[in-house]
Amino acid sequence: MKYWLMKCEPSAYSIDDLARDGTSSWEGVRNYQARNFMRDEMKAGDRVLFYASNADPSGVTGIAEISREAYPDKFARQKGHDYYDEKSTAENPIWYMVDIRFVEKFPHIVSLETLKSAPGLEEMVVTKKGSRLSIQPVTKSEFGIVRALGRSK
DNA sequence: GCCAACGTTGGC
DNA sequence: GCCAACGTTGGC
Repeated sequence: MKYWLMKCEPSAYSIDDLARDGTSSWEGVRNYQARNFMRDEMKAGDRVLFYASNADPSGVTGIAEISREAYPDKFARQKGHDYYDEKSTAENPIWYMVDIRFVEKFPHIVSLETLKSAPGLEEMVVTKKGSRLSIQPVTKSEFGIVRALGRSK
C-alpha cells in the first residue's frame, strides 16, 4: 500500500464536504508530475493525507483512501469548464482523475507549522520550501507520524 | 493582497 | 534546445 498527500483549498472542497459526501471524484489535476503519480502509481486502498491549502492555517485535516483508480478526467473535454483543455481527446485524454473515500477527520488540524517542526518529517515534501505539487508521495513512517499528531489532543 | 517559487509557453 | 516572459500556486 502507498501513501499520499493531496491538496485542496477548503473553499473549493474540505474534509467536512468529504465526510458529508462519503466519496468524491478528484478532478482538475493539471500538472504532469501529479498526474503521473495519480495515473501510474495510485491504487485502490492507498491512504491519503487530506491537506487544506490556502487555509488559516493550512495543514492536514484528515484521512481519505483511494476508492477508484485513475480514469480520464471528463471535465478536460467540457468546453467552457474551468478544467477544459482543448488538447484532451477521447483517444488521448491527457488528464486523469481518481475517486477518494472519507476515512476520518482529525479533531484538530495538523498545521504546516507543526509538520515542519515534527521529528521524522524533515524530508516530507510538503514541508519543503516552494513545494507546490498538489499530489505528493508520503512514506509509511511520515503517514503514521501525521496521523498520530492528528489524533492527539 | 503580496510575492517567491515553480511550471509552461513560445520566440528565436 | 535555450531561456525570457508569463501564469499559477500557496505561504505569509
